[in-house]
Amino acid sequence: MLSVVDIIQTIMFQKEQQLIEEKIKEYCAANDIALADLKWQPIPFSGEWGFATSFFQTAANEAKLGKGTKAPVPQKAQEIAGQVKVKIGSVAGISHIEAVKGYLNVYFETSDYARRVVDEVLNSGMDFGRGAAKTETVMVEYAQPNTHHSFHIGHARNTILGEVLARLVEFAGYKTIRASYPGDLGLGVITVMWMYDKLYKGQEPAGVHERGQWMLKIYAEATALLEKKENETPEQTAQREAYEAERREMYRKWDAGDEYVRELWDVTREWSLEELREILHMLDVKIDVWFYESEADEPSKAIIHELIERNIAEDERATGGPVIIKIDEKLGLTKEKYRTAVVLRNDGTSLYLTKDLALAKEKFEKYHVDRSIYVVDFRQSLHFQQAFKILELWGFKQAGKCYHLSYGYVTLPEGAMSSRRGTVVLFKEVYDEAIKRVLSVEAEKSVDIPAKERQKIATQIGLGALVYSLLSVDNNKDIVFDINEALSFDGRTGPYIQNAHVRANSILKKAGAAGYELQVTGYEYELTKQEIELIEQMSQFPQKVQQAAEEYRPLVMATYAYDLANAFHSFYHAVPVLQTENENVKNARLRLVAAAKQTVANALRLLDIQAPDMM
RNA sequence: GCCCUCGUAGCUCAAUGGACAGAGCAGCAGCCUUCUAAGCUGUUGGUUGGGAGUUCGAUUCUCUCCGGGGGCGCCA
Repeated sequence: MLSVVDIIQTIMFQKEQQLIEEKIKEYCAANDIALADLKWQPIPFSGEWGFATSFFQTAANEAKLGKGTKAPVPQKAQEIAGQVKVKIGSVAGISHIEAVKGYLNVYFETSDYARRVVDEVLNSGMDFGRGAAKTETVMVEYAQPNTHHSFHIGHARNTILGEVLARLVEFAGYKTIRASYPGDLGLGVITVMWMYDKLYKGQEPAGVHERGQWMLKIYAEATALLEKKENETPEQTAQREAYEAERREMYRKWDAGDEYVRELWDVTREWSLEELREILHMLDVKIDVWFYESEADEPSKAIIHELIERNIAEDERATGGPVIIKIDEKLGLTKEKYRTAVVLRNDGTSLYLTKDLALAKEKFEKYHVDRSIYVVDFRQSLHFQQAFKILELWGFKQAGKCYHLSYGYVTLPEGAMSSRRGTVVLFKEVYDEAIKRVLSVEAEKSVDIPAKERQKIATQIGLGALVYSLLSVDNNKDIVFDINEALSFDGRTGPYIQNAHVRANSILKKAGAAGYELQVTGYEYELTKQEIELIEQMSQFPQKVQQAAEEYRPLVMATYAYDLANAFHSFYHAVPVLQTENENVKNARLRLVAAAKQTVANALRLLDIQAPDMM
């Protein structure tokens, strides 16, 4: 992984850094100092830019060898830094060098650095920050809701995390494949079909989302009928058991390929998939490959035979048991860690794990995936640990590059969401509410937005708020969903970042109207601290892309986008652009604003948030 | 019993070996005849759950204890 300094050097100060490194080594060799590896880092913001290294390790080495003065390590480090500073003297392109608290700080020529960063952003445009093309193919699997329910806010977290990760990985330079895996099979699915067939056959609300929400109600109703109650009368018990028998019978018929039940399944399944496709469209998500649980079923059974033959799995069906894999035993572990996994039921039907094995095989063999990322909630950690270990035992070398991006649940203040009980917050409800709230703010604040643009911009801002609120928490943490927090437009939010883009655009638009054109120019004047901080933030973008992609952490980009927007808002407030008298300064600042707008736009794009020109 | 995960300001969260632990919200004090105030500036607030260890240096790594959440052979 590249460090901040690597990136800065890649674009800008490679030569200077190498030269200084050589001088440090020379000095230490000449004076018999046990120099530790030189690790460069950025200087914490001080109004100038540069890179730094510390001499603590070197000082500690010296102390262990009993050399030099007996001063404490920090003091010794400072002494060495001071001596090195003197030895290096002056370097072309470097404004000055300081020895501070055991660190050697090397500062760049400010005007030079500013020009290099702004030129780099404007020359690259939409591609500013894009990583060099890499040879590996990465597949990101996300958006795996069950069909026959409706899409709730928890599914939204999953989908947004997956999509943003895919965008990051792609922009970092990997060939990227987006995969969805809807669960269109199982008892939950059958339960809805049973209730629908029994009570609602022939009915169907108009509207894709209404229909999805209607199915969720049917599911909750069915669950209530099938649930054992306290103090049931004998009649009630008999009724419930009769219902249960009907449901089981429908499941059996589905399995046997009964024409009526399959037709029922096709129709209702398509209703859900239509809603899913509609929501993915709203979120600007374009899935490349659709896997369906129902299609993984058959191939998965065949795999188990191979695993049994190769002595990886053990068939206990003769004695009434299932087919199992004793993972810990195969790995020679004495403590239980991966445990024993069941890979085929006694009756020969497949399980969740069975299907995931078949799916992985297809990903590796048909799609030539080198790295495989699964965006699935944290409750399935053991499942994936088992799946990856089995793939390893099976001989897939890609198993080592399978990664479970586990994330916490979205819960409500009153507790967990439950589709069974119908106590969920639907994505569509929040989406509608978001737009409503933005429209009411627009009515008050954005009188100059044309009526026909309002709805579109409200959608962009509303979604921006929601998406950012789901991305700005590290994935391993649960989110207690509070709609007022999720749809806040103040402070550390999506709209705050979008507003930076709008403000930059507003200046450029005015400049254009006044006849100004962007011209290549230098930064020879005395930069304000706000300009320096803004340029500093922009220069970090390429490195943040790589970090977020390599660590599989959308949060890194979410945090960065806020810091960047924050730097722009401070700049906007403190530094005049169009009001500047000096033409050279005005040109330089206009270029800076254009570069900032571009960087904000690129960051927002990676976060799956739209960048409006006005709001 | 075993495994995973979390514990940081009143609240919601950042920071994974380095310079005074940072933001937002809430609170307090200011800033709109000036490129959009969905904004900016200042300020209050911390024994990073407790203890021990490794290290020149620990919110970060190790051990232990306390507290919350999750998981553990035929649900997905």
